[in-house]
Amino acid sequence: MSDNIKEIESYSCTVLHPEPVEKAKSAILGESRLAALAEFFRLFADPTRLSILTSLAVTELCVCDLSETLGMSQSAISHQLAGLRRARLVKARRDGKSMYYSLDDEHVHELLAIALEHLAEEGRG
Amino acid sequence: MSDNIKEIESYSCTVLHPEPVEKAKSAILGESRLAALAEFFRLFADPTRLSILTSLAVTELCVCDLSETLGMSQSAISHQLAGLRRARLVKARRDGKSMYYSLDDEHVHELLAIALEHLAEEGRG
DNA sequence: TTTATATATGAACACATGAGCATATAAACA
DNA sequence: TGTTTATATGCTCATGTGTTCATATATAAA
Repeated sequence: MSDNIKEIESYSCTVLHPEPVEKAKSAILGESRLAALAEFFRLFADPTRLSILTSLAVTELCVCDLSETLGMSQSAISHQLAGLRRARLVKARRDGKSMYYSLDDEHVHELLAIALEHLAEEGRG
Repeated sequence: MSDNIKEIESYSCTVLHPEPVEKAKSAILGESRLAALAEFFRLFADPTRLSILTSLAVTELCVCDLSETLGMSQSAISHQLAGLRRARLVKARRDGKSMYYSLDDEHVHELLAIALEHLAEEGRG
């Protein structure tokens, strides 16, 4: 049979819509931008990091403040801060032995607000 | 020594800032809201799901359209769509044998726009 | 009813990720 | 100098997550 050639190729069905598919393909981001975007959102996808962000949204805090605020180990906080700093979501300044962290992005407030709005709506349906 | 009591408690340093900590504590979300928020952002933290969302942002598509658009298996797409649907980020309508998916949330555009803006700024420093 | 097509879903596996432990670095102080 | 304090980081382990494979469901057509 000639269809063994089709079987080698990836999945396809008979109701493909060529025009929408072309439109959609052009809307897909490049691999590196896509990865960066996913990585960015991943930082918001964890209760610990979210708590750090909402805390820093109201005031500057040192690592031990955050540790106390979240009730978590200094190590856990530091690890998460490192990730947030790499993504430039937070910035740090040293004062003596302490490192003081604060938000480095105005977008954080907006993102959290939009997400909470969605969750509020989701509750209703 | 009397400090064995302190050792049982969680980590603490001597430079705690009580007022900021109190302020920050009151800014922390409740456990269930926090988990819901993290779960919401997690859906954006994956290249496959992001591609699905950016695709559906421009046009309605059936599962096999998405499979073709992303170059991924129908099963992988269906699994991800199930998650997106649970969070009410996308909605589905059936037409014959096909299921047509589209965005179910205006916020998606905003979220993506803000994130891309951040990444653009991040590039500069 | 039987067959084909489109999508959904359970199980399994490989990989990523967060937290804790131990330890390293950095700064203030004796 | 050596000591103490505050933070950073490598390593490891338990858990979570995405994909594939196999199969189930749903609709349409023969």
